[in-house]
Amino acid sequence: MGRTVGREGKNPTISDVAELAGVSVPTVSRVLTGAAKVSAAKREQVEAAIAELNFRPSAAARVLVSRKSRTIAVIAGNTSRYGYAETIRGIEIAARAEGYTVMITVVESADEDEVNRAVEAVEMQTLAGVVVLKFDPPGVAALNRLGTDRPLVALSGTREAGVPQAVLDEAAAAEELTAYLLGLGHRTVHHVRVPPSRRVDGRTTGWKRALRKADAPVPPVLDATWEPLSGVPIGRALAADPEVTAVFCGNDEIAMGVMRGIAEAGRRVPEDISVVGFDDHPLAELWSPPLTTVEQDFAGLGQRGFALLLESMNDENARRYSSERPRIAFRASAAPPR
Amino acid sequence: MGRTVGREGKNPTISDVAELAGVSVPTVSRVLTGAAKVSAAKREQVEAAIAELNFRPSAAARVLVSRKSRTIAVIAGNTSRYGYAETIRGIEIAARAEGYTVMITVVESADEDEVNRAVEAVEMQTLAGVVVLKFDPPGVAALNRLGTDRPLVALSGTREAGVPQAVLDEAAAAEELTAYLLGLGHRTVHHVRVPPSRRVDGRTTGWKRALRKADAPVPPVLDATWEPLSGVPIGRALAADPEVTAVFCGNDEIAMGVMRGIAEAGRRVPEDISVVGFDDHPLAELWSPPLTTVEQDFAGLGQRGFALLLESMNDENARRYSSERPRIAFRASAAPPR
DNA sequence: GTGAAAGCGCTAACAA
DNA sequence: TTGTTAGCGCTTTCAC
Repeated sequence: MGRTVGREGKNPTISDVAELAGVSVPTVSRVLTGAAKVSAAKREQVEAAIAELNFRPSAAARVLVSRKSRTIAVIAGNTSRYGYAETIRGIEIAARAEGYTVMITVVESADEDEVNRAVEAVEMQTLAGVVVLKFDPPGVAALNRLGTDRPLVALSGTREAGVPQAVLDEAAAAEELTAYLLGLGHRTVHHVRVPPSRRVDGRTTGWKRALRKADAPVPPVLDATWEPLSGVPIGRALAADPEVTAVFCGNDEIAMGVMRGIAEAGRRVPEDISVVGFDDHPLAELWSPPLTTVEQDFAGLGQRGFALLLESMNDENARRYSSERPRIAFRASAAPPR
Repeated sequence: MGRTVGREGKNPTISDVAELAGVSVPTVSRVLTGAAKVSAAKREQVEAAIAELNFRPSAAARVLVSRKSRTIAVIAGNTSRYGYAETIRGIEIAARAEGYTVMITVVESADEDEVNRAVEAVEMQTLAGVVVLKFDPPGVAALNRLGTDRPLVALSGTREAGVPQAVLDEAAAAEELTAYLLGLGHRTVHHVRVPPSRRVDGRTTGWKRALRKADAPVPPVLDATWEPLSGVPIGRALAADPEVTAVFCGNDEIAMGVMRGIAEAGRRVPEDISVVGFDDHPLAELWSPPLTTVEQDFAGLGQRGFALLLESMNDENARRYSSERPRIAFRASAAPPR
């Protein structure tokens, strides 16, 4: 009595279930996948056996024989920085809702060996598809090396041909934000850039476009790193120049660093200098003064990206592009010049 | 001439490689895994064939037959919030360094169906191991439901028996931080808590311990959500009470919200009220005033967690516990009472 | 050092 | 509706 069916100590397999239920292996498979009809009686026997053995089908075996997988890979240069983390969260939420699992592959640099390692790790897997965060040079490099034999979607800020893509129209938002500052009466707007993914960076492009359209002078671009503190010396330098009355920063963290530098130099935001950022970081609203910035729906970007992937898995003529225009969050860090 | 070896349009398999190289399939396998010796001549032929066909072994087939996998699963209640994102980053870095891939499974709530879904998704996979972020109730619930048949490690702030575990000793750090405030001359320290994972929360425990040891009164605990803005009304309420001179917040984001509330109420930090946080958020140093907080090495926690997992995969008598004491970052948001 | 044979756990194709 | 047969792409015996 009570002897366990199946090999002791091992996970039960589908044939253990079949044996216990008194049916054939394919019938168990039919119950599992729901692909074909099974009589109610047998179905119940099978389900009882599954429950009794606490059976879980082996994903590896399924993938091997069916050549189909419920796993997608996300390739990203980073997983924890705000925009990256939120985008991955959006992908995961959309994927989970459709019963897919997410595998993360980080590409630290655009270094050839590193990119190859990441691409090979992905190509070994049998995957339903791949999403690449084309936010930075490693992401761009990985995308270029990736084979196109499986569904593939890129996520980024600038449109490019080739791979299906979901984007946030950063250039349009940056242009709108810069135009807003000019409209406030500023003669021009200075720009602090975060490390760009390529020669063209949507935020910088939009900024420049707004200045050109307004016939405003285009000051030299200042470069920050991803590190918020890198904005501090830039802010001090900017504060020392009386010509500077408005600054557009490539992201909110840098804007916060720049504001700190301006404060250290004894000048005030927004009374002396207006500062705006990009991304609508969770702390932007809490900052003093609350930061005027661009609401980037990264989680939405991730969700749109997965939707695009899903479409291209099921439909030959799937959409190849999804764009969304971010909105500006008007807060207190920008004001007319005195 | 030029006819491709292998089935057209399909990925090449190991037998295509064997055929092209003029060796048997197992020999190719030996070259791939490096498990057994192969003569230099054959090895070269095989490597040439692999390169020519751009062959990648199928991970699914390998896993099926060898019952070994180079993938680990991470179960987490969240992926994008600071502590979570950094911990996952640490796990991924350590895993990647050892050639492992990370699969993410999010458990949104401690709801039974949701926990079961996540656990089943994990148990279907053939995995080298599982890391659970026991930071919140969903994490705790998932850990409890998870079978113990494969290597498993929990990451959290409070020690418990059972599963091997890496922790940050939050209770000790909280006690030290609270004692520091008392040492500054504050009569007592108020506490704003973030949603706890269980009845016992290390941060709250350490705070209470320090107060008891100093015979200081223990004020009622105030509850915030994970949302930084939830700290604002709490800060206003605290500022209205003249008894309040020092506040210990469950994390930095809440501390920032509380400080904003205090400012809105017209009182100053640290002159009127000292505020300290927990985690050393990237923006804590940039805040005005710079926030005194606890440096939590989440990435290090993740790395230690993976190390524990690796040990328990290879060694029966592996360590079952790794603890680290976070350090306090003394900055300007805490000062003696006036 | 190398190859032949077996089979991992499942689904697909077919026949009944 | 159900069972039989075949085989996914690899690694693992086991001879030689």
